[in-house]
Amino acid sequence: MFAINPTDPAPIWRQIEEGVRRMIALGALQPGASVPSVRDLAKDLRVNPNTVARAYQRLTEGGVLAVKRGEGTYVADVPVQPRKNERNEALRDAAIRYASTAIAVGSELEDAVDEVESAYERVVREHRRKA
Amino acid sequence: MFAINPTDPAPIWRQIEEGVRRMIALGALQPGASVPSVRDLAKDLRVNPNTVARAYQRLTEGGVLAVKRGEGTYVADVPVQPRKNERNEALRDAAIRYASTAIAVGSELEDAVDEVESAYERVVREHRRKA
DNA sequence: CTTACTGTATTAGGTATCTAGTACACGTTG
DNA sequence: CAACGTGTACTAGATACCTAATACAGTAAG
Repeated sequence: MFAINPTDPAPIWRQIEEGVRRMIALGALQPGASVPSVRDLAKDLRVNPNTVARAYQRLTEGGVLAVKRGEGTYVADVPVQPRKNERNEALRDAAIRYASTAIAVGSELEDAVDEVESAYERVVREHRRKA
Repeated sequence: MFAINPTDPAPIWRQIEEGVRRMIALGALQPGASVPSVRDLAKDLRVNPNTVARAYQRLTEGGVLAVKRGEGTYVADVPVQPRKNERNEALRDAAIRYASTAIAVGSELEDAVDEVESAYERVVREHRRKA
């Protein structure tokens, strides 16, 4: 599926939420496909089931996942993507954080851009491999 | 000086630490220059003095700042920049995080890169303005 | 010396997060 | 029917971080 980064200050449930969104965006999870059960994914990620449940719950509220009670959780038939405004806002926020750390460690813009391109391709490839 | 982002999951002391490193990297803080006192910066950032003290302490241990006890804190005569290895590692880590969120919100690589270039210039300009 | 300002240290409390354990309602499968 | 696997809910504990309030040692300026 994907990995959890313990050194990432972001809450684990948010990392899971973003990970699922990422796999859907890349097509590794198709609409209607079933996602691992709360307990299975928790065991896989070495994480508490409650933490996974929280992520699934948020994704369900957001229309990304659909729950069939007693049966399982599935990718929604029409998974909701963030609106253009929200998307741009989130992206710009992340970009500022990235640029800030790049400058803080003394990197030039070119290096920062190269590193992003490389990382982007790597993440895509990693997900394709497990699709 | 710079701003604290309460929505950023990163601890405040780390944001301060990075902010100081950023200003030094951009030349807004020259070697030997004095940095605001713990209490002043805390008041400016609307933050507890202990939090600023923690950031200053880490920067001092890292050789970025130098303390003259009872007098104040100054930028070290030869501010230490992260080694190439550490720099690349930190940058790559940040790049992965950024690329991951970019993909999660459904952005293409080109958009992600554009946003980084824009953010980089904006951060530089912002610091130059206050130098 | 007295006052005021430095950085530093200590203690306490509040909040958010993660973990752990248990329980319940629902659906499928035997 | 019984057994099992779903998501969900609840309580309790541990940890990390931020805040708050003091106190102390060193330096500079009056």
